[in-house]
Amino acid sequence: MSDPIAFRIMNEIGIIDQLGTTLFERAMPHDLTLPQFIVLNHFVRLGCERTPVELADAIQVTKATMTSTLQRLESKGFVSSKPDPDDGRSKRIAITAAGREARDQSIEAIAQDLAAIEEAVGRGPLTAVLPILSNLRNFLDKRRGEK
Amino acid sequence: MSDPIAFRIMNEIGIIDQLGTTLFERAMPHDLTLPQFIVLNHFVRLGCERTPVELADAIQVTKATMTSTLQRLESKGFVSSKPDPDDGRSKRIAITAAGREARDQSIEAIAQDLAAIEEAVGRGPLTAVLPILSNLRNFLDKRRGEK
DNA sequence: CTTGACAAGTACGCTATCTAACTAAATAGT
DNA sequence: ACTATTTAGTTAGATAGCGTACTTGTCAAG
Repeated sequence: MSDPIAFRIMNEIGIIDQLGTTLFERAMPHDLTLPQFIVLNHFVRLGCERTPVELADAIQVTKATMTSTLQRLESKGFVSSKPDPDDGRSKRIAITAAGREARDQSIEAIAQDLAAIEEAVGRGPLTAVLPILSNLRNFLDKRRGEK
Repeated sequence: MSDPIAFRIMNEIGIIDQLGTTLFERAMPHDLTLPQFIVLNHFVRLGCERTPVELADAIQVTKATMTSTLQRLESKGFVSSKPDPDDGRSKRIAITAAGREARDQSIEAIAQDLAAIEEAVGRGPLTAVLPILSNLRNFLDKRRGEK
């Protein structure tokens, strides 16, 4: 009668993703969307330049999707792009000072929401859940390539 | 240095949702998308007629989103729609026989994927995670209305 | 070399999602 | 009763995501 456990998990995850994305985007400055913020955040954490394909792999979207997100970020002046000197097909993307600032402002804007989540759900449960979710993500990622 | 625990959780959840959706949709018949399937599944589990707003609330999307999903389902012949006799603004949506069949086929199509997830992550961990995720979803849902 | 396979990036078409604005109907308040 | 508010549903405009197909450049094999 009741759905399989994996189905219920995926169901909850889908809803959480949707609600969380909406919540965060409402708080973010510069009309930054979550994917745009994630790209900026990735740059700050990893530093240095990246190619679109590298970014796409890191963030688990297709390169076509990354093209579109980078175009929007560039039009906002938050990333810069130049041709790769060693490979005529490729590009090198870097975050700009404005991008760094927008990222910092975003971090601050969602900090309260994140703290509220921690408060509501509890640090312990969240910490317990994380490795299991990582596990699930790894499995799905492998499965994506295989099939 | 490292991101807050809640941020990492939301990050994993976003990726899992994306990968899972893609995985399921590749397996589903009739070009059914995941949201379309979820609506059909809801009908089978809950039976009887529903209004678009009821469906939107149950599935946690806006009524505008539900309008579009229902239009696609109706064009595929998987749901039917008639005006509410008691309320001139409203509609009553019902699943059709073809819709029921498409839902059953979809269940079967994703069963292997679901089983593989259970196998890979383990029933125990999944069962442990579910209530915590429900908790998180409830919190986000409340927060959505408030702010 | 030249050719053929592969990789990087872009463009297009589709669905989903949101918000905001709108129409039409029901309901509450005076 | 009449008006004001709320509710149901749709539409429009924006972004994100996928897959497919295409262009261009790289690289290996003959």
